[in-house]
Amino acid sequence: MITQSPEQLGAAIRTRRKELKVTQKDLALTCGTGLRFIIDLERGKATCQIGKTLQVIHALGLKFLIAGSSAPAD
Amino acid sequence: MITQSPEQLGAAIRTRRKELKVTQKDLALTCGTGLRFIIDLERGKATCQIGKTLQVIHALGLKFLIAGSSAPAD
DNA sequence: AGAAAATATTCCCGATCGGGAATATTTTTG
DNA sequence: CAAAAATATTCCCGATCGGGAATATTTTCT
Repeated sequence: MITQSPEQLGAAIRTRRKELKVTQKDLALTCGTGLRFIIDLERGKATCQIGKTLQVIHALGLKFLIAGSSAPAD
Repeated sequence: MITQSPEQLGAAIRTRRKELKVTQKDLALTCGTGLRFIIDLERGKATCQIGKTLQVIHALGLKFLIAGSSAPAD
């Protein structure tokens, strides 16, 4: 999906987490973050840290894509 | 591109900004952030806020996609 | 080469992130 | 429906984000 806002991002993360039948607590443990961060992130808190956010995204097997850039290949 | 890290994300943002021949200062004005944030973000600082990061991404005409999720259509 | 432009660093400081625990509330399950 | 499970809220507090200005450094342009 195209993500426009922290809220949408949080919703995508929550959706995926539920698909995987993982609790917020488990996800926090997997990512090495606190539960609080996961809750905040899923609710779309705009001030969450991008680094931790990326960790969560990857822990859920999601890919974070930037489109429209011609950056060099990874 | 697939973004794995804040560093890669920052690099993509910087690359795009230069393609558009925009200075960091201008970008900061456009996004309503401070210059400092832009500099930090482009250098891959992991603790930058996701909300401001998304603002920058959109200001640069980039699209930010979460792939692997079956979230409802936007 | 030198000047101008752009970027990076440093400073100050108010606001607040986020870890982790306790607890309240909501959701899920049998 | 009640209990269990999951999520959300609140608390404390050390660490630090980020605005904006000044300044140092690097890059770009002629």
